[in-house]
Amino acid sequence: MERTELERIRIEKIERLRAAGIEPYPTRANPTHTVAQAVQAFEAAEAAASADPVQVTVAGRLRSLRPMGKVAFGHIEDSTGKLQLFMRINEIGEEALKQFAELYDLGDFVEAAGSMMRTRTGEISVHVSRVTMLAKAITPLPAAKDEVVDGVLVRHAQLSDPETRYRQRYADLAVNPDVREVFRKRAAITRALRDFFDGRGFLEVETPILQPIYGGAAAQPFTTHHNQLHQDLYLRISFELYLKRLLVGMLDRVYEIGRDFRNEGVSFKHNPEFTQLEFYWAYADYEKVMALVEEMLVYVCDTVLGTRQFEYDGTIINMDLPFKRLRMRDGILEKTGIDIYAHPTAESLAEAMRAKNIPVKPGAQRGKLVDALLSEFLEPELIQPTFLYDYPRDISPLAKSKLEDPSIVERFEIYVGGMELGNAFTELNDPLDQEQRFLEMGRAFASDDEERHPLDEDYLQAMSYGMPPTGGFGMGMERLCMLLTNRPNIREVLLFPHLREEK
RNA sequence: GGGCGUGUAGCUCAAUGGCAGAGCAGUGGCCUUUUAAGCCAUUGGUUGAGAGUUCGAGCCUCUCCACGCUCACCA
Repeated sequence: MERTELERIRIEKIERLRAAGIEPYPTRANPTHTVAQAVQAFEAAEAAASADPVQVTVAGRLRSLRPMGKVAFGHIEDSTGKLQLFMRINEIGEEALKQFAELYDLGDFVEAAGSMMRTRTGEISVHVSRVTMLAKAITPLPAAKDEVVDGVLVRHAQLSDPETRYRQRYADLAVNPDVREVFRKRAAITRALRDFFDGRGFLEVETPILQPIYGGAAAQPFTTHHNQLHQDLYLRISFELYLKRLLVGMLDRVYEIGRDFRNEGVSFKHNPEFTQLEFYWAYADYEKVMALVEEMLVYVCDTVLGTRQFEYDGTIINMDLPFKRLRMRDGILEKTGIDIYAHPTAESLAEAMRAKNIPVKPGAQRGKLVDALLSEFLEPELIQPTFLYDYPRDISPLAKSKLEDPSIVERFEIYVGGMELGNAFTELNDPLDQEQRFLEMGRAFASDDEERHPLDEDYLQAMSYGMPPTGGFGMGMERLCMLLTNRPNIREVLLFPHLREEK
């Protein structure tokens, strides 16, 4: 491995430490307090006016280092916060102070033992009696320095190059506490969702990621191969078809939180692998699902944020109930003046669009045209939480038709912040209708091998045993995390977002 | 895949086509309550890679690479 000059200097320091009989990578650490606990213990003792010194041993990274001759200051940081170290030659001795000044660097993991105190300026600190190297850092962390100006923390020279931040997320996390906070929040969101569903009688399940036939969404899969079985397999693009099999098997309420893989373009809201939440609820329909989704999102906001209002991309999102409900037809009519119900064929709709100077892709199906109107004119406007409902049948092959109009299905999508957050239907449970839909899809895409989906006969087999009337829902977890952490880019809520290979 | 933009020291950034710089970090000193500590001195560059134009290229042209934004794609 090639080393920079800065790294070579630190490797020399490792040798100097060893020469002085100090192991730079000792096997054990013995902290008695986290930084937060140490501060808390000291504040409690202060409040009680206790004369007994609070003895602590804290461990963490050195984040600042200010040797000043016969005294030295520094800050140590662990996952709970930062704490100042104060050492004097009187307590730790000439040799140790010299070693600290010469051989310790920013980024090193160290352990410091001493008693808690306040400095003259009032900062809570450890008056260090012993400092120990826990792990010497060779590569300097991107230097960020904090300054408090009028009580506001200003960070200088913060690591901000997006490529470095994503490729070396460990460095990003190490120097940017707000990035750590994003992923803590992400974990809290996942936990809140589990609590929500567990508390309502839903069973958490895990279904295959390696699938012999992919389905449940319109996306290209990643393919792989099982050598022993001589079998091609796909990484799942959705778990829908497996979860609904479970309803046939009398598991009435199931949910899964897991990874999906889609071999599609990468964008600010798409990553080749992403986490999805899906739930299926027997004896429910899309209206009940709508109510549950509202409850679910509000629960997550209350639990994770403690508020139903938050800022996203410069606007305040208000998650107070009830969310707006907008029939897709009405939304498109309002934004474009086109009534999709008045245009039952692709030709007629395309004509109406051309009349409004809206570009039409030649040969597009009616459903695709509706989808184009939706994403172009409606989606960006749906900032406040909105249920958009009743979709065309031909873009919804797994959703149940409305009894009064078979060309419309009971389906909704929820939009927040101009983004599709989730998708739901009253699930199609008529095995004959389902087979018909699959055959139609097959025909529609027969000319286009890329988009053609294989027919899942086993799924039809499951349906034909009987599936209860069911409502189902799927949501991109990253999208929700983006909203609740105010990060309008999916890479900011993925620990290791996909990047092109470095050359 | 298309369009636009960016790439300079470990980090954040400067530099009319004319000696490649600053702050922080680093190194050597001074300093017993500092906190972007301070003061003195100082190291560090294949300017993403390659080619071209030019007396001379970080800067202009071309190719390539990576990243960002955007469009396309995305039941």
